[in-house]
Amino acid sequence: MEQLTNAQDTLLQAVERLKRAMGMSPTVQELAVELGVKAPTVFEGLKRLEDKGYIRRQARKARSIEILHAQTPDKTNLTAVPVLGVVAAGQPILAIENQIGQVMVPNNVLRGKCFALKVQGDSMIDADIFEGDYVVVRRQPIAENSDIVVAMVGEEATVKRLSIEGEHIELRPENQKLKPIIIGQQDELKIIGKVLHVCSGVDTEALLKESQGG
Amino acid sequence: MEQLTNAQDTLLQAVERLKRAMGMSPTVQELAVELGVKAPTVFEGLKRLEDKGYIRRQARKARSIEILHAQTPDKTNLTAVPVLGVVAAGQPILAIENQIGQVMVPNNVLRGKCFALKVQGDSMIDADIFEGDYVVVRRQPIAENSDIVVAMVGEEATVKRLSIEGEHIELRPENQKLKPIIIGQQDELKIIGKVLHVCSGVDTEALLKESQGG
DNA sequence: TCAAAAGCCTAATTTATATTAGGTCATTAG
DNA sequence: CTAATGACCTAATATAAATTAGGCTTTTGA
Repeated sequence: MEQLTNAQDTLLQAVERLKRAMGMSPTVQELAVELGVKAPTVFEGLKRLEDKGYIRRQARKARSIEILHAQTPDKTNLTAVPVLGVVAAGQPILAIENQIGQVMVPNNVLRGKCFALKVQGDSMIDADIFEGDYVVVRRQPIAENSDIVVAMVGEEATVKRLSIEGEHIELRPENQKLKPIIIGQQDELKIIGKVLHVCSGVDTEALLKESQGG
Repeated sequence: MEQLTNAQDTLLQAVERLKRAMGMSPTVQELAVELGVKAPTVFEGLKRLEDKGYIRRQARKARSIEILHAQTPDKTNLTAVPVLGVVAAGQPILAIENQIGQVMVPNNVLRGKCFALKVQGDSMIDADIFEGDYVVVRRQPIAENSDIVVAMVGEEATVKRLSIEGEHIELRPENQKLKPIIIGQQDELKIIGKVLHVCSGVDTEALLKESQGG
């Protein structure tokens, strides 16, 4: 297996990174932007990676880079996902403008472009979603019965389990003490996205440090 | 969830199918060819699928279809892979011209575009690859240590396990009785591809029929 | 030390891909 | 019956993306 130069290694990693982040193979131009160089530079680099057998592509086809030999074979299998807001009543969540942090999420749960929201309230504690946790959400306008979704009912944004039985739609909390929200014909329900994953709000690393007397 | 018309359902299925077969999202034109219609027809159809929430795409971006709600949620999780030849000495394998059959392979083992080869000989029986079986291969010019590969040594094509230790390269059979092929500096070794999967050559369905007295 | 290769650029070109415009015909909901 | 919608078309157009040409520096291996 032929050795890679620095630039080539950087390029290959960028391909992997973008591929994960976007859910599809990046274009030459997207790679150029990512790396702060011009498209032909990337093009050359890709040719070299192909010569050395690390990738394969189809001439003149967009987004056709295939990784044959991953450089970082899931060395870290975590991807950073931006936290864009809080799931609670009223607030304008989902404004890409104000990213308030990020969480690391296992690659294998991600599907396409995702974002995260910090959870307020205890309506989903039976589904192990607690106050302060982060839900990782894929934005999508529809969802299926029994999906956990982020939805707007009127002006309120909440995380609930979606229940669809024919015409009858409910947003069910996972908390014995709370009642489902029944969506009537005239109620405005807007699905923001589907919850793919939950990250504990507890900073495990910080805890570890403390317990070791840091 | 809004109902799909016939044409829309066909389109969505084509998207899923091509996506699996190609390892990437198809273009509008590729879908058009697949369905035997013209690009603008596909384009309209995609808009409708997007309106109904089944897919999502990024305007003007190539290959940006994302499936949000799979129509056939792996109803059959098998994909047809063409059998292109036989792995044995001398024959010109890999000629796309002569597809001699096809095998059904679980989706999850496929990576990009693959093909299959019928196995002759018993050099890999310890790896459970028997005469008459089919190996599913991804064409790639390089491979890693301990990959099972299809390779040409001079004019001979064989399936073997690749062993790389520094400069020392061997093709090892998985059969106690046979000796490794040692690749010298002047020997010509060409990796055809990596074996991703093995399909039994035994026609399970035929066997079942027989045993039922067919 | 010197040529080849790598890494970069600008400018242009070619090709692929998405999209629009404007039309036909069939089906369907009112 | 009729208007709306869906499904298709041809012909263009607009844009994205890949690729080529030609030239400049810096590394690197012999």
